[in-house]
Amino acid sequence: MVDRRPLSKGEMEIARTLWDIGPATVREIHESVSEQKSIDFSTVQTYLRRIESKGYASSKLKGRVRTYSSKTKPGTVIRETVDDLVDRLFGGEAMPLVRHLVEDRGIDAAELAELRDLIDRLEKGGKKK
Amino acid sequence: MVDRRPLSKGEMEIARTLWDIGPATVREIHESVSEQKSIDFSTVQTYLRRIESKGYASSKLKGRVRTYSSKTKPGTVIRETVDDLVDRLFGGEAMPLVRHLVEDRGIDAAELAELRDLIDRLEKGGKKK
DNA sequence: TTGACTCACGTACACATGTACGTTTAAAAC
DNA sequence: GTTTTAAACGTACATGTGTACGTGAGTCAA
Repeated sequence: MVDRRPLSKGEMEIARTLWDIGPATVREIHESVSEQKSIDFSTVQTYLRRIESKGYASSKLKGRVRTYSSKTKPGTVIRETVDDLVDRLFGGEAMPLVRHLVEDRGIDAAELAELRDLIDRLEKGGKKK
Repeated sequence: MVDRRPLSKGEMEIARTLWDIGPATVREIHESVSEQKSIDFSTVQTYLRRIESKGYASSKLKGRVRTYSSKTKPGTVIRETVDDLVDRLFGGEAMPLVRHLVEDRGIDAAELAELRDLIDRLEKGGKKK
């Protein structure tokens, strides 16, 4: 456990993009994020620097361009983040959050079916931790 | 839509306690939170002040003691927070988060059953938004 | 070879956050 | 009545965060 300092919300967004599009240059990340929201190139650059300094990514200069690669698996970071949220917002209980997501957020028919399968599997398999 | 500034993680934790135990004095909140983690009385006091200044709670001096009451429903704040998380960490898709929670966090048998019922109801009812 | 571009990199800066101390004041205990 | 106790309230302060500018150095077009 390296016990990195956690990513902030903004950093998280950039990190997610890095996971999504794989090793990428600042420009590529910036372009990808820009599809969603307006953000300055330099801001993305700063975020990436911080993400690296926190140990979540590494980078290498290829010629004149710096390319960033993620060093952590999304799953790990997601788990830490969600755990934290569940602790703080729900006192450690995951179910209220699940209930909220399933009820109020867009979970479509196909996904509901998938979820049902998942439940079946879990009930059959018992704990598989 | 009042468009309050969002609560920070630390503030959230105190706000949740306020929701849990209802209108309460600083001391009561502090005691409740202290069961979970070590935190200074003054720190809780500061958080409550900030929570109020952000418009999530109100307070009144009764004698020499200030009592805080929540002004917002947990559901609202939770929705905003979770929406934000889903956006930033999952690009807006709720399902990956649900999957993660159901698979990796402790959802016990009774809760799985409840979840199945919930799915049934949603599938039957169609969108009830 | 001279601009025009485009990066990386250092730096900045206001505001947010986590954490708490000191001072004042009022109530409770003695 | 005087001491002790416990609040509120103002204040503080190091770090974190969001956001970006300026500078200097390669790169490409003219």
